[in-house]
Amino acid sequence: MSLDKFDLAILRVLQRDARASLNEVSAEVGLSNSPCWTRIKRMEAAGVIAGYTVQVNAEAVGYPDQLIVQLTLDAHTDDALHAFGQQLAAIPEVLEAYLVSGDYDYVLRIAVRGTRDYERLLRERLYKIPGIRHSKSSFVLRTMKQGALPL
Amino acid sequence: MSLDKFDLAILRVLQRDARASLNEVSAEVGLSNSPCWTRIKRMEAAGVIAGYTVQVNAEAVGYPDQLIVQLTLDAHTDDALHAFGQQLAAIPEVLEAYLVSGDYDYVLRIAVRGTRDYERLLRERLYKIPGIRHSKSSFVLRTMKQGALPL
DNA sequence: AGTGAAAAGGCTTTAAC
DNA sequence: GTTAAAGCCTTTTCACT
Repeated sequence: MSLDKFDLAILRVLQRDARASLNEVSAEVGLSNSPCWTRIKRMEAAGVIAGYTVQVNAEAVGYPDQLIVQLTLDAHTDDALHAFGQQLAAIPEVLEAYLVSGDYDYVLRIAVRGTRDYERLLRERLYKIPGIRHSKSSFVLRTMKQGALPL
Repeated sequence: MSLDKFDLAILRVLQRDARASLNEVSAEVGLSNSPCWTRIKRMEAAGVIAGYTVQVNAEAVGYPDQLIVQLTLDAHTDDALHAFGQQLAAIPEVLEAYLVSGDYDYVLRIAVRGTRDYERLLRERLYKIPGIRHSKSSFVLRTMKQGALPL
C-alpha cells in the first residue's frame, strides 16, 4: 500500500491527537471531510493504522519503576527464539520485547510496581521460562523521550 | 492523585481504543455517562492521561529498520547526562531514550529508512553530539511485543 | 459521587457534482 | 476531490437521588 503526502499528514495529526475529529483533521491537512474519512478507513483496513491508544503516566497508575532487560538464550534456532518471544509477550509487565542481533538475543522494557515486584517477576515469571543462558538488567533512571515516528 | 477501580477501568478501555465514545466507555465500565466524563477530564488535567495517539505501522510509513543503541558517555555529572539526553530527544528518529543504570548510560530505540539512513544518522547526528565514549548497536530483527501497562 | 434526561451541537457517512 | 445534507450520536450540563 502506498501513502501520499495527505495520508502522512493525516497520520501526523492523529499521532498528536488520536481523538481529533474528522473536521479537525481535514482542516489541518487541507482536504475536505470525505477524502479524509476514506483515507483513514483505508489505512485502518490496511493495517497502516494499527489502533488508537491513550498515553498513560506509568507512575500515576502504580508503576514507578522500569527496567531494560537483555537476555541471551541457550538455543538459537528459529523455533526456540520465536517460542521464547511468545512466552515473553504473555507477561503483562513486559511492555516491549525485541528480538535483536548482537551480544544478546532479546531486549525488553519492563514496568514494575517496585523492586520487590521486580524480584517476584524475575523469579516467578521470567526465570521460569526455560532456555535463558544469561540476563542483564538496567534500571531506567529517567525517561528522556518517548516519541512518535517522524512523518 | 488517587485512582479507583473505575478510573483504571476507563484507562483500560481507552488503552484498547482511544477513540471510544463516552457511551462505549461508560457501558464497559458500568458507570453512567457523566461520572465517566468527569473522571476522564480529571485524569487529563492531572496528567495521568498524557495524550492520545495512533499506533502506526512503522514499515508501512517507510521505516523498515529499527535499532537498539546503547551509549556510554565521558562525563557522568547530572548536567552532562541531562544535556546529552536533550540532544538525543531532538533527533526525530530517536523514538525512545532512557537514562539507565549499569554498563551503559543511555539506551535508545531508533527507527531508520534503511542501513544507509542509519549510517547517515550515526555520523551526522548521533556522533556529532560530543561526549560519547562508547556505543553499541543491535539491529531489531523482530518486534515480539509492544504493549500497554497492565491495569 | 452517581443517575438519568435533555439540549445543543457536532459528527460521521452518504450521495450528487 | 468537493460540497452539501441527513440524521444519528456525542458531549456536556443540570436537577435529583
